Amino acid sequence: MNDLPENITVWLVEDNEIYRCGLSRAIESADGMFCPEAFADAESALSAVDTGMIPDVILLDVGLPGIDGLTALKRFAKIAPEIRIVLLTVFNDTDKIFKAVCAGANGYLLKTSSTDQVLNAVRQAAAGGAPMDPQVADRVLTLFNQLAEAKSPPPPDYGLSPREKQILEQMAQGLVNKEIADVLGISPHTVINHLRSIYTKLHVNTNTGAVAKAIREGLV
Amino acid sequence: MNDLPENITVWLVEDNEIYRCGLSRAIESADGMFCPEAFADAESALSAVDTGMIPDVILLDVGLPGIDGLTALKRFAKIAPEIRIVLLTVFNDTDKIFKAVCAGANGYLLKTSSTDQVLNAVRQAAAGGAPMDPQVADRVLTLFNQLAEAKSPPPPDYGLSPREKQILEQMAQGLVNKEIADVLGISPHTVINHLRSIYTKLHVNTNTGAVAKAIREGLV
DNA sequence: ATGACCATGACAAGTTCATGTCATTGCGAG
DNA sequence: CTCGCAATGACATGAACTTGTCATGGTCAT
Repeated sequence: MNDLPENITVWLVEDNEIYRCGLSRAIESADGMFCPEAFADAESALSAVDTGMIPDVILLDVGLPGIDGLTALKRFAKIAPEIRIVLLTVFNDTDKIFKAVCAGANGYLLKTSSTDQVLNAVRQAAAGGAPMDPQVADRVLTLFNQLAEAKSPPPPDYGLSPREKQILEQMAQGLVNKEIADVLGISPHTVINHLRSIYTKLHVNTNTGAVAKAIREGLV
Repeated sequence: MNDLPENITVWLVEDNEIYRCGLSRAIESADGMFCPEAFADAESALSAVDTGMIPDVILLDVGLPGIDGLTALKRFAKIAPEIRIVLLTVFNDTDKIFKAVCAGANGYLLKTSSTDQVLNAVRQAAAGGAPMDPQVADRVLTLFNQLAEAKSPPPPDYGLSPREKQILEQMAQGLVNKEIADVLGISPHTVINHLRSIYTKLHVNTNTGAVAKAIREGLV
């Protein structure tokens, strides 16, 4: 990560001419960065990258005509993953943020940001950081939590006894009743009896059904 | 979210006296916020919250003696989830960041931040945003990607034919062979024959084993 | 067009499972 | 102390599953 980034090459991809020109000028007049290209659509920016030109940072509008920003983001990331891509948007929509982050965005600014904020963001992005509007960051953190929790949802309680859970576990390993009996040191008959209770409690009536439910709901 | 937050109550929890006093003074002299409490350890801050005092924002050091910052964070979140908690740390460690975000941090600053940055972070946190150091944000985004991808790992290819996958799917729904035959409009014998191939390809020899493997590995 | 592969169908023998019914032991709550 | 419940064990019957072996028709590539 460059501590003192200088001559950062910045591209703009933004359909609004006024915003594009204003931002371009701001970048040009800022120290340590310049803006040799400013595209009005993703297609031209993508072809420019295809010809081998690679900027350090791309400020990418999400709401573009033609290829939209998120799609463009994925393509950029595929062609030249070393480019730092900061999204610019007026939206503050959780779903869009989620998709953007999944697509590999390196930053997320709102268009309401001040010029200084944008310039700082460019510097941070070029230095390997991910500039994020605090509003957006809050959403990302919330999503992160949900995602982390979704990985281990508290298993529903069917009132299975400990013994029944053991049986279920073994069955989910692919063992047949007799093997389960051996592993647990009990009679096959008893295994069957426990299975009855399990089937009743899980509202299924086949071994496959029980295993499917057990695994899908995280009981084992 | 308050657009113009004023009189933001900020608590400090930080063991280093010099840093604590300096930060406290900076907050006090800033507009729109004050710092009525500055604790040297998490225990006293937690007991203060227990008595019903609730700040808007807590600046929480991660490396505390006694109860460490992350543990304290979880307790604060449990007692008074409306408190915005911004972590302060010298470390920039991916694992720590992951744990912090999972614990519900509302922001993450490095101690190398300037006074202005900290004060801004406080304002942003109070306004519902999540101030994050760009270095940290970059880690979080990377983690986010890994997490999102981990949720849908490409299922291993056992060379199952489309028909075999259908059979497997139905079986994982808990259907018995005859029902599967009816659903797919084929003979039970054919179902059995497909199951043979499935068992062979999946290296199992029971229906439960096949279902378990199918579900666990995301084949269905 | 010949072989490889998939999907289909079948029969038989042996194994395993589901279900109904019953009984014993031990433990904790009322 | 008695009742309920979990855990254990059993028998019998019918249903479902596994495995071995065989066969037909279609598609696709060499």
